[in-house]
Amino acid sequence: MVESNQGGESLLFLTDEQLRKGIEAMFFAYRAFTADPDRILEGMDYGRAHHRAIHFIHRAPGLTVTNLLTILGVTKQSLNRVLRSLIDDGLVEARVGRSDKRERNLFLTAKGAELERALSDAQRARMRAAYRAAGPVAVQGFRTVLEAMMDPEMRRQYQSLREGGV
Amino acid sequence: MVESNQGGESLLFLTDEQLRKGIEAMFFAYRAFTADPDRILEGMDYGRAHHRAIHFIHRAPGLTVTNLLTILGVTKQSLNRVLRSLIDDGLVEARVGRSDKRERNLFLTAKGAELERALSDAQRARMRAAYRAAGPVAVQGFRTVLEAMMDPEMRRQYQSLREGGV
DNA sequence: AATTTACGTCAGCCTTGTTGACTTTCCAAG
DNA sequence: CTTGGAAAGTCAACAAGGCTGACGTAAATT
Repeated sequence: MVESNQGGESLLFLTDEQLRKGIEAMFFAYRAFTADPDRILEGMDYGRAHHRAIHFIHRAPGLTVTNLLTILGVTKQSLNRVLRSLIDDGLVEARVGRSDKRERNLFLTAKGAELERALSDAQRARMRAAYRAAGPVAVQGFRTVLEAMMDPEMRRQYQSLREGGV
Repeated sequence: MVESNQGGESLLFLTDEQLRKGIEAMFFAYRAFTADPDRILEGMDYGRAHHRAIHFIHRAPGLTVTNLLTILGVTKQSLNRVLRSLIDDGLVEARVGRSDKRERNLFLTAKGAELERALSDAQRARMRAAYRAAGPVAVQGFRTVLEAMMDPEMRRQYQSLREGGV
């Protein structure tokens, strides 16, 4: 181990094999990560795209369509299809913007919040189990590496997502 | 810090907020993780599915179609479409099994290996940069948490993927 | 008044997943 | 040696969820 070089900035020796292991870990873990919500969604008319929309509307209530577009990194048309079905089914409410009436502020309805809870309960359960099994030091490292993997703009978005809505 | 409780088995206190941050980190990081290969693939007739097939054939040369099916977790028909185009284009060779002639052992051709290298170079570069920035302790934690997130069967697969082919 | 922005929508396309049905090949057990 | 069943391949049809391009409307901005 290279424990002596704490920062790991210069002398960290990384073989292709080590990196490949990391790549495959991402692949398999992401599959597991999405498996539980996918299971809940299948049978409903919804899919992973609906889950993502619901997640971020819950996360930042009142965010605009353009906000959500940027976060999800998809086209307006693609998001619209998803959003429309959620609005039609009464899971999401789109209120006309208070200051700028062109904007639509998105909120979950009670029904939407209910589905959100079911989905995120499942996903959190897995995450919690993994965190518990791995321990706090590992969790810190997990978050650090994931963050380091993001593009700067994405990382900024990820970090600033706390202020959120309206 | 909860350094005192090394294993983190029982006393680890995890708020929904912490877990949500982890969930979002996975979402954003995975996008970044696939962005580079996706960029290379766009323009060619290939997509992420081709990349995955190429990756695991490179990883375990000589693996059978059924092996690959299990690893990727898709249907035979779905994989076949991808595999056929790779074979037709001369990136993958499917040799009739030596002992069991029903089986096809899959190998990359020189041309296939070349694309594999381009794709994994890009992906490894990002992974390497993230690892370097995060440091060895974080990397260890990253791998530990990802592994803990997998289902037992998947984890077994992930770990035993070293023996691989033929 | 003209332009730009935010949003919605129609139409069409692609990739990648799915099911179901069917054939061929071929190993292995009866 | 025959036959049952596994492994593989293929056809057809479909769905989700990406994409582009074009167009319309309302509201804000210049």
